[in-house]
Amino acid sequence: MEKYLTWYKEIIKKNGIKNTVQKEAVLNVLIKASSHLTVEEIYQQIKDVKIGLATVYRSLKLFEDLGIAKEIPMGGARYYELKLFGKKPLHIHFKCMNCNAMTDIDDTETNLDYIRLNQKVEHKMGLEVNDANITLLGLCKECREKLNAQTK
Amino acid sequence: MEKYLTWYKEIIKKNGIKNTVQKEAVLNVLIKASSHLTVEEIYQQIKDVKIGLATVYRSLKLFEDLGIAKEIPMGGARYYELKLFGKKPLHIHFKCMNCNAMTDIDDTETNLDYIRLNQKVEHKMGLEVNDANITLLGLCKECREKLNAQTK
DNA sequence: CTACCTGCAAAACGTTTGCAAGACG
DNA sequence: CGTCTTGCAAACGTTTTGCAGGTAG
Repeated sequence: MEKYLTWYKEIIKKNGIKNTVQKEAVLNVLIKASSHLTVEEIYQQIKDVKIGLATVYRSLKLFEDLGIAKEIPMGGARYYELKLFGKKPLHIHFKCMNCNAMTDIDDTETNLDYIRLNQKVEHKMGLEVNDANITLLGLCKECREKLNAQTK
Repeated sequence: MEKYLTWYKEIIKKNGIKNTVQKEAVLNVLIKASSHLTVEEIYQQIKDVKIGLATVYRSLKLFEDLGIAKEIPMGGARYYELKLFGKKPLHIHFKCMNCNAMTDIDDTETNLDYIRLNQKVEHKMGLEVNDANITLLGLCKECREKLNAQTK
């Protein structure tokens, strides 16, 4: 947590960008959440810090450029989450078509399977893969059982 | 091609929807392109057919509901492409971060690898996977070579 | 002290909607 | 004929931008 902040400060200094309360507030929300959030959700959590919506947008775009954050577009909405920062090199999103909930599939082995597969593609196609957006669509466990119980 | 049209007409009849020149025009663009297009790109190709932008949107949404087309969100923009219609049960998109080109990775074996992996997740997590959006980000072959040549 | 950053409000953008007119079956 | 569909323009929500003032380094 502290480590993230320190690392972030080095990055922006190296790029001649100034640190501000606002940028740090946005970053902190992302760190604490450690999962995908919409711009609005981020804004709601820090609007007491005297920050304008525009600044939230600007900060997120900056973080994206610096490789700190990542955008995940999903059916009209745009989610943001921390990228790299060591922990999660890749993970998979799952969206339930029935209840519209969006969750992470947080299974190390599965994630590694996907990373391995991405590398296979990289070599086979002669390109360089730096990142991957993987979203599975279907029915979550709960909805699946509920729908099956109704025998339709 | 003709087969698609016939199939489509059966589907919409079954749902009590009326066929029109406009809907068919949108569908034809998708069939001919057989790859991802933005709403604007679709509109440009058929605006001579006397069609309004709103109708393109409405048709695409309808096609999505009927399971004919599929939306692929990518960094702010929304792409559409034909779904199912037999041929491609899943395929992977690749976006080059340098030239911004978006291409399909059209390799049967690779696609099958991903489908197998998706099924593995399905069983492991107890959910039902009906569809998947997979987009890889990185450098395409051309840009990779170009950038390497510059030795930076 | 200078360059960068911010908030605000206005503008731009993509998408959706209400409505009256039109077309399909 | 009735219902579904269309084009248009207005409405809408989200994202971006210009600008004058503020702040970090």
